[in-house]
Amino acid sequence: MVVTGDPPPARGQPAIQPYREVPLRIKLNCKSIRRTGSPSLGQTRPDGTALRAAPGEGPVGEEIGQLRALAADDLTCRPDEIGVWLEASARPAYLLGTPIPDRPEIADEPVGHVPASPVRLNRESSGRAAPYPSATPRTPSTTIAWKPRRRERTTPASPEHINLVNNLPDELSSSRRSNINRLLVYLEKQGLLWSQLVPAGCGPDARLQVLEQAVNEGVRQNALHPGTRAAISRAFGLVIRGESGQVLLAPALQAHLDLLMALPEGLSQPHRSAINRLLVHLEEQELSWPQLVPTDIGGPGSRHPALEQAINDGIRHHGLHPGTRAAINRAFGLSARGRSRPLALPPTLQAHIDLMETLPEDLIQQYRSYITRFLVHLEDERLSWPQLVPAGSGPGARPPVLEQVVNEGIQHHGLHPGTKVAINRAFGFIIQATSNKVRLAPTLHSHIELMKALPEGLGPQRRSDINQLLVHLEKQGRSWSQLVPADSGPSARPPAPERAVDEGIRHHRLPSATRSAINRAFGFAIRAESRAARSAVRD
DNA sequence: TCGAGATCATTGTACTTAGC
DNA sequence: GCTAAGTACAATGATCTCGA
Repeated sequence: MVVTGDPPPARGQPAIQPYREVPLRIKLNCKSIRRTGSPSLGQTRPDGTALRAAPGEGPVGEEIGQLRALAADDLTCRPDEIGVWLEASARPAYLLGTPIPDRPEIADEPVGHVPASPVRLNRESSGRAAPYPSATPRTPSTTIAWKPRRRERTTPASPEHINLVNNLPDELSSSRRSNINRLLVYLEKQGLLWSQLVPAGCGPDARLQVLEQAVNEGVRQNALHPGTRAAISRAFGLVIRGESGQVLLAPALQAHLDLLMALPEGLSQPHRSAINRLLVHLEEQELSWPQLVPTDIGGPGSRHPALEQAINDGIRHHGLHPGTRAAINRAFGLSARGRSRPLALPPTLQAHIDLMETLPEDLIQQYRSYITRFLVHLEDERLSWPQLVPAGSGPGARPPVLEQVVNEGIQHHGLHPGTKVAINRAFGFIIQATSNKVRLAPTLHSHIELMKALPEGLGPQRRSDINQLLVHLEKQGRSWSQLVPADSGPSARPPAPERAVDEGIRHHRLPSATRSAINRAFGFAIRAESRAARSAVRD
């Protein structure tokens, strides 16, 4: 197993990554590469023979320099190892960016011994071929655009290449076989051998870069089919990038190809891409779409647990695009859901759509979301908002049916507990939980500021008590500042708040601890009515 | 087809608060 | 003090756009 490219993406990062693990079918062997310190071109081999370019091939020093630069990032093959590697290839013109001259003199030379019968495979890996980068070979325009210049020799002559062809994977399609054949012939025309571009035992990067450039140059010149890159990857598990630097992927299984072909016409390209990547991912996991989804895929909203799990695992652990789930849902009308997040679907009833549009502009998104979920829940239950909320219900209303449905939704159907608050905020209702607990918070600015100004050391229980008192005052149309003189200092005993607190405790179920909470918070000395009365009598 | 960025929507969860 | 409702906010997801 060879890891190429960058590490897997971090969570939330785009799924499209050059990273992949590819089972190499070619046993790499770096021993064929000259080690550091061995002679390079222009120098002398240990046996005394000179290292030089092939006759007539021109200077190669610049090429060597570029090759060394190419290999500079290679961790396994040092740049100065390029010399001997280049020795045999003599003139990789693509490395200089110059056109490769047509060499008709070998185009029609006799074909070497190549078995006509299907080749037998002697693969190291018994596994399925790796996903492959493709040069968009499936795009009809691309495929049609490529035409060989003329009828040329299509089978390699070199024994090494013949052996290579003979050992291509069984499952490699004839078209890819053809691309490989054509590539090998192309290399031979350049005076190159496959083993020179893909030396055994080396990390793939440097060698692949050279191979990559050779292939890309061939494709650019129309000498090679654009699908050659994909064929190489499919046949050998090597990643070859197109000149754009992008690695395109395509599934291999016929069922997946058929699936891609059958995608809705209106499906966006990003969604198509996401599905494409998912299918490739499934193949990487030794899975296939038919294994995960029954033939009868079901109606809109259907869910398929195996598929869902595969998608979610792919997103979470294998770098699939987060939008993969949405793409599948959009394409096939499913309702695949994330591991931790129910699928969000907008309500479909016109009354609900209209209702969403009437929500206050300043309603926070979170509450909008809760209301959306609630309306979808209603539709799931074959209910609608107008059935629950009597016409004309306005601020201060407490529609009993709505309250019941909301509470049931929260308790039994996974609606967010904030749904009640969201509805109350949006419509001014006062629906409450079944426990009759209702969130209290003062609304007067002076009260809000007062709450903020409470001493830091004041405990949450006392804060809550004061909070309730302020809400109680607001309900009665009063405010703290109306009851408490501005100059009330520590140990003060303002009569108005004392009475208000007493009344609240006796008649409005304010906590009896409210008094002490006020005294603790503001340093007052207000007392209970009975004590105050007794004190007044004594005084 | 990919990669990245922007923006908005949605969710999970820790914390706060109220009622018992 | 306990428990559950309510709240706030960061993280994540969905979608679109644009350039390569």
